[in-house]
Amino acid sequence: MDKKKNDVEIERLKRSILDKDKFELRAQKLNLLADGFNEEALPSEAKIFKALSDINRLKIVQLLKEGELCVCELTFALSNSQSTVSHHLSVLKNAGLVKERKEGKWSYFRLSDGAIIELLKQVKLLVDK
Amino acid sequence: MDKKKNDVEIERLKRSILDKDKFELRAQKLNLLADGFNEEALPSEAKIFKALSDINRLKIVQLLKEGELCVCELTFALSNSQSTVSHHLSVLKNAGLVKERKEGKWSYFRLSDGAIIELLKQVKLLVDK
DNA sequence: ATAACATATCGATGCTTGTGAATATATTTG
DNA sequence: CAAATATATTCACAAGCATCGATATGTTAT
Repeated sequence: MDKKKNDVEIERLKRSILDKDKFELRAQKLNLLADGFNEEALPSEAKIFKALSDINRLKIVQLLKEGELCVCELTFALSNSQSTVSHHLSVLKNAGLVKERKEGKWSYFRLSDGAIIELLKQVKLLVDK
Repeated sequence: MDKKKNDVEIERLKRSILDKDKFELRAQKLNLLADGFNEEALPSEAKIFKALSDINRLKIVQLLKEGELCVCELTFALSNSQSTVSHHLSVLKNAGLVKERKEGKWSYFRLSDGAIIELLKQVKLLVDK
């Protein structure tokens, strides 16, 4: 959205808050909050969430909790084609969630960090409520 | 993927593991792991992650950490049109992450659960490594 | 070297999503 | 009631994504 559009929103907020001083205070607070956005970290965070936003990838992560597996084993355990599994693994890898170890003609994948398991636990908490 | 395709993958795994007994053991273990999938919870979990996979929605959640805000305030703080903000809010609401309170012509949104903040902290940990 | 094999990549396809303008709905104000 | 306002919904569109078959790449076995 361009600068002009933002002015429109300022006017919108201004009108919605009748008391002039109250508007200034509110706008100031909102601007302060918006300044707090970590523009550097947000894309990485969104990327991690996006990587976990697919059921098949959640299954892969769950499988890898028990230890590393090669692509053919993951393909066996999931209901997807080999190319699809390979694609999902590259998404997870690109988000930094899994690591790869090549051995001969096999590629073994594992979780890159135990904190991922904590993340899944937290989400389970939310779902169970 | 249909049943036929799965048989292909069984053969694939069979071939890749030369020792017959070892294959049986491995396949058994993988099937056990796959049986552990919580098919009921997975869609909800994926939905939550998907709701958090957009930068603007992450910003909304961060804004709401400080308390409830109406749509016009969120529109003021973000760089999106009112309809886009409204859309993002409905995605968050649909995933169960925010709750709505209507008061006159205003709609106030707040986080539905403190665990969401924990979730964001966990992700920040992953990003910072 | 040739065949078999594991995995990655490409290409195509149908589905989903983010976006904003325009419009609809509901509420308040004059 | 009419005008103004806050929010939701509809519509259209471009971009992104999940999927699979086919193919390419690299490795092992014969």
